Amino acid sequence: MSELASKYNPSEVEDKWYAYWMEHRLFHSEPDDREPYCIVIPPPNVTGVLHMGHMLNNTIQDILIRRARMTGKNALWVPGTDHAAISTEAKVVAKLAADGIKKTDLSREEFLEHAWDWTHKYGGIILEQLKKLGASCDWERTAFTMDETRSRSVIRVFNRLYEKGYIYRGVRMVNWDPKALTALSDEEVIYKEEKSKLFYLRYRVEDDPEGRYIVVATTRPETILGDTAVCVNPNDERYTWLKGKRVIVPMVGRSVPIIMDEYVEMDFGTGCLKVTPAHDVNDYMLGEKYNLPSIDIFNDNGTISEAAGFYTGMDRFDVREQIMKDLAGADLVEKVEDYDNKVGHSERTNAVIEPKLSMQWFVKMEELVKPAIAAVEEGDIKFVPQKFRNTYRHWMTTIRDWCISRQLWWGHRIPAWHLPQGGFVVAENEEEALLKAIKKTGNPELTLADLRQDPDCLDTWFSSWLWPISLFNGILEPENPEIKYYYPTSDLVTAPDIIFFWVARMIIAGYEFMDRKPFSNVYFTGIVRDSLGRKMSKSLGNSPDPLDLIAHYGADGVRMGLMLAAPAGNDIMYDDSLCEQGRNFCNKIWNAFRLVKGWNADDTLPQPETARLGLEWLDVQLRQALLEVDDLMKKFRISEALMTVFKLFRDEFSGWLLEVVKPAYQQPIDAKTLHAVLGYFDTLLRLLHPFMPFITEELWQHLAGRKEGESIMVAQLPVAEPPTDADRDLLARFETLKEVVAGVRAIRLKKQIPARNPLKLLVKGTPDTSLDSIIIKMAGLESIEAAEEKPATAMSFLVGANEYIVPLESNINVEEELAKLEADLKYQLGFLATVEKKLSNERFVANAPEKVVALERKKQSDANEKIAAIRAAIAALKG
RNA sequence: GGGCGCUUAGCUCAGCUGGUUUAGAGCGUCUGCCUUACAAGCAGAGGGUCGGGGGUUCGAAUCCCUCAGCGCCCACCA
Repeated sequence: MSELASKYNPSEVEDKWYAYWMEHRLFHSEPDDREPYCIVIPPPNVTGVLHMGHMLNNTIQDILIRRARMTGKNALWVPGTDHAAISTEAKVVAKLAADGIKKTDLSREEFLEHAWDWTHKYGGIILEQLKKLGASCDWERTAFTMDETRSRSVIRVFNRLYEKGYIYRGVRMVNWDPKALTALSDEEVIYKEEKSKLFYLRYRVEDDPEGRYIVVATTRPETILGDTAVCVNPNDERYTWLKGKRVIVPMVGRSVPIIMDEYVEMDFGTGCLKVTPAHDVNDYMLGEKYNLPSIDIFNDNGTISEAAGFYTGMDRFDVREQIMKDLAGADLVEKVEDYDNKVGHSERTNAVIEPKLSMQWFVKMEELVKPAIAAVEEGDIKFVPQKFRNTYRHWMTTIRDWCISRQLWWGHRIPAWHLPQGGFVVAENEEEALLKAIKKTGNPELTLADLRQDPDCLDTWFSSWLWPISLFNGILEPENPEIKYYYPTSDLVTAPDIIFFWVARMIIAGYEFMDRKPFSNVYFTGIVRDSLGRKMSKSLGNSPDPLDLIAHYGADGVRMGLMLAAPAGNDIMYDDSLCEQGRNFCNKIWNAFRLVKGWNADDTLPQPETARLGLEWLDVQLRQALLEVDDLMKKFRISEALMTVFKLFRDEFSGWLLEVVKPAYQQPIDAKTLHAVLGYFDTLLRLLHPFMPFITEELWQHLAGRKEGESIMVAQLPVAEPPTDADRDLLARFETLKEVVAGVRAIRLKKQIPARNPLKLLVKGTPDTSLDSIIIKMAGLESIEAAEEKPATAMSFLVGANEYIVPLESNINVEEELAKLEADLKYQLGFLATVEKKLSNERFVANAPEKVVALERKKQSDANEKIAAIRAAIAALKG
């Protein structure tokens, strides 16, 4: 190994080890006697590509999974993709359009053929990309929300819910996406603040001799085409005279009634509200209440319909401009004001949503939600960070019925068959549907040709809400050994923006279909932002390509970079310098390995005292770190856990231990020490492996003769003994040692004394001498001796109440030395004052716990000792 | 309009069931080193009184009130 390059080259090892892991099926899990640990991947869009959010999310999952695998669990991470109904259909439509094919020219079957082609061509790219990151998913189990098992599960569940009376069909006001030409659920609508205008329009009062008119404010003047009333508040004295009258819709010329309802806010606009029951949710409610006609003025694609009577075929936004010109021309506009408005947009297509009345399928949520609310409230399912409990509770308790039908072809087709004479049956397949239809109609002559399957598809989330169950075929075969072993899964790692879409609904499904929670913990990651705090997005162009990053910094470097920046639940401010830090750390590990591997063992050499003490100390450090990492990981504080390991490796192991045991140049090392060092290196690699899988495998394989098939992936982490009092004492003595060494080094730096020039160190006081041999080695000393007096030319520093003195040849700067000591003295006196203030406070001594008071007394005596030492030093210097 | 959260070194954050030497980390900064594992490195140093104000307490970054700023979620004022 002596020919190892001085820099770690990730590209040379990553693919090799990934292939090795795959070849030996190390990611694969099957039920056995061990405790299971299972994560199901949040399925990315089947035709999506990897972005920084996926990188963050999947790195976390991989760390959890790999750690579980190394701590005795049977770990399984199930991958898969989501068919992403709307967005995939949109992509396919766009692709066809580019080829000059219109969706409307194709049959459903033809379209689906194109969609499947597209899926096979681009599907799964994202999973291949995840492999570059090192994701240890059990690829043998890769699933798709529209594969056979998952599809049948969806249909089964639809039937079950229908039979329970939880699924119904009805005409409701829904969110219509005129671009995707489908209804959306409430959650798929994103409201955005927009600068718009508030138009004040004149509605003449019908048959009014005085020619009076009222003014109505609206942001959507085009909808006057669908006005069927004007509403005022009955308590509004300005308008009591309108009671029972009718007004003329401007330009349209239609006479509509004045209705009175307290829904209208008197102080908004003019206090008059135009009512368009077909195109506004509230107006719809008013329409129902007052039995108003409803005029649908829009076609599905957002153009004006025949029913509107004007502007037929024009786009809704063009009409807005045109109608304002026409109204102004007819002197029907009172005024126009600027207005900040919230406008609903489609989550997938970004099209402005049109409220639209239509026939859709819904899931009744009221009952379903109950156990799911309790699960999180009672802590059966834990959210990290906890604050999302509130968000969840609020949504769940104000939930409305779920619109699950989508006017798409790409997805799970609703398993309902309409009967010739009206009505429908719900079944799992055509044959069953026919039987049910015959039974329902009493007509044995019915054939399949008489039935017409509902054309709509189901919301994508109606399949992904089953994910933790359907992945183990728990819907179709609830008693199979896999679902019994892996369900409920352990942890879910996902982004908070899908807490309603996905997380909440999985919990609902878990209790409804399995009668148990789907997972125990949900870790919500943050959003990846750039260093300016902006959300990473394609349009801003501020999102790096993850594969480029991996190529540049190595997968381990990128993983570490991401993790360093990701405290639990906080957004992460991504910056390339983080990956650089990760890469640099890989290099550090690499070089520590080169050093150790370059040592030659000599088993005739006795183990030096320094090495024995150093190893003893490292052992405590390591055990302490193991316990700490364990604790942090349990709390999902991954960033801090990684930092703990990072510091352990870089500072304690590389910076101190390796330097302590390092033999003189080209000298052999004693076998006992080398053996111990290699053992600790092995453990450190294991501890690092979940975070940085590739470099740790590479080095671990080199560390000792490994057999084919062995892997650090499945090596186990040691269970650490908690530190004893003696251990803690050793750590404290070593910390003192570090201070002494740093003190000497500071003097070297100040006096420009090269490290190879040995120095003498004198000590005044009562120092611990048990680690002197290490101090001598690390500070480059020739000896440490007790001293009564300080030589005239010497520099000194204090550690505790002991003064350490380095005699020097040349004169020292007395002024500077004095200034330093005076500053130190001032600090100590200030500190002592705060302590004594407390101790002189009778109420403190009386009320504070004994332990605290004792501690203060200890501080006091320590400070006094120190002050005495500093004063002595000052006196000596002044001589 | 409701609800939640945040404000601690230049940056990103930890500390917050009040007391563990007058606040910690990583990065950045400054100084000195190419010391034969590593300059993608090593050694050393400086830097904040914990957003403002008030209160509770023997004692507050940690609890309460209030003001200010920032962010997120929810909501049918056209």
